[in-house]
Amino acid sequence: MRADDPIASLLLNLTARDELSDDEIAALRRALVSTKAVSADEVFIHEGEELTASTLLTDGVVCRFKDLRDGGRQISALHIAGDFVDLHGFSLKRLDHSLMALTPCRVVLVPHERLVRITERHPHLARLLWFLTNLDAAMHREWELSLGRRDALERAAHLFCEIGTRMQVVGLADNDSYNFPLTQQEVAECLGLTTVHVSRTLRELRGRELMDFRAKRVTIFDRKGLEELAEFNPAYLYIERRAR
Amino acid sequence: MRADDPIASLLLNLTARDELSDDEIAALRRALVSTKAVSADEVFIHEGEELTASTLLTDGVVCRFKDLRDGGRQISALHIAGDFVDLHGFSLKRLDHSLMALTPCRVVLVPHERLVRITERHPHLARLLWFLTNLDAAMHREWELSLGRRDALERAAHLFCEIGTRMQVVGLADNDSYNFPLTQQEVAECLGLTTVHVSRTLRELRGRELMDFRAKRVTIFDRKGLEELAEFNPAYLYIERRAR
DNA sequence: CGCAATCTTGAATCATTTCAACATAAGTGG
DNA sequence: CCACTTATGTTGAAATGATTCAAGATTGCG
Repeated sequence: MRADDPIASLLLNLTARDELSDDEIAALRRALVSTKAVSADEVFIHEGEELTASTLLTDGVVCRFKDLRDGGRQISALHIAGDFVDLHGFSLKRLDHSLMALTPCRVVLVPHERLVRITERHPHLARLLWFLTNLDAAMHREWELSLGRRDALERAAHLFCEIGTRMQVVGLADNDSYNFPLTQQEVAECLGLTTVHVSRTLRELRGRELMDFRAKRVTIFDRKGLEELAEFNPAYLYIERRAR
Repeated sequence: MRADDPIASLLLNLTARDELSDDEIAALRRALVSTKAVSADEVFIHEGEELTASTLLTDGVVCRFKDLRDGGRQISALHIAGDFVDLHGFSLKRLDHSLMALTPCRVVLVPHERLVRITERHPHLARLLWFLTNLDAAMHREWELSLGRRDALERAAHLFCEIGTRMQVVGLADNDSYNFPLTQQEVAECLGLTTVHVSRTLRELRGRELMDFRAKRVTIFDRKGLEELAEFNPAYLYIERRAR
């Protein structure tokens, strides 16, 4: 669990991409209204539901997902502390997917009217929030590449590289391990695979001495090799401080 | 080829989602600087390249794509007239993918400094542009669902439903047919399949009397059946006029 | 008209799924 | 704290959807 400042992780995310003035940080702080706990496995926003606030995740893991009538489910994004899970809901007004907590979570709400205020009074801060939604889209594109063109092993390796890198940005991972409290079922729903095949794929990653994922924790033995296998290039995560 | 107003299609896209004031339309118009022709198969923006303007497509078809070292290529989005193909480049400053014209195209450039102006002086218009990038992300998510969980037939059917609907919004399709000038190779790169399998899949769609795609044109025989097969629900395209 | 690009088809192969059984871990109540 | 129960993970064997390879047909372009 992270220090009491609810925007600490968000600030790590933002300052890894651009500079923020004290005034902007204050405006961001003023935009928050309430803190809420969400329990594991709770679907706290349903596809299509009308939204009036956006949700900043401060602790835990959340996923965006869509269901198919045959019971198939695709997770389209994973979120960790410091991510806005539905900032796009600000202009979309309802979502095309649901949001579920994969672990017990803490979130902070930001009413849309306060975001309107930010777009009116803090254009640069507004652009940074816009950037965050563009970053989400960049991750979606990389997942499209994985789902469309990488095989199971590469796909899994890529996911663990991405999450590791994102965790490092917000101080939740060291160079070779991090907590990743998902079941293999949930990993399968991210990767477009079956649980059974995820199990075999993880065994293969272990067998090749690249990494291990067990007991909700990822341990990377050979980061270079893992990234090489996945063709992982963190450029799509835009971890560069520059004017935006 | 569309009427001479370079933002005609864009306005159709926007007014299908919200109201625009005359003042905002004028501001949009003032943001445009130059018109450019792009020839078919030209990669006109390369992954990683520094950007100083965004590109509005006024005629033709463009794709976003990423290559893998083994020669595999994934198209992560298709764009038609009225789409900003790299509006996200405004805050990202460089792209995580390349852009290629799939047909001869016409585009209009909007320098980033003029977009900054819009964020400073026209917050509502800025939110609408932000909306457009969120809409892109929504389409990416739907493609993730297709790539991860739909089989070849469903995936193809879904793509043709989506493009048909988007074409209708900008007046480029009637209810049961539209021009779709892609090769099967390019369709395969959208769907995460091989060319060979796309050929077989199209044969199956034809055999089931759902649709036909040949000679760069899509003809839909049974829209209901096609949408049913694809589990197509246009909600993710947000075709609803409301304050954003 | 002729050549190159695109599309089609069949047969063999391969990656992933399905099904089914079992093993292990985790959570709950006595 | 153990016993029970359910959730999660593992393995093998058979089935399947998609790929690969190779050849031929069709279309479109210069």
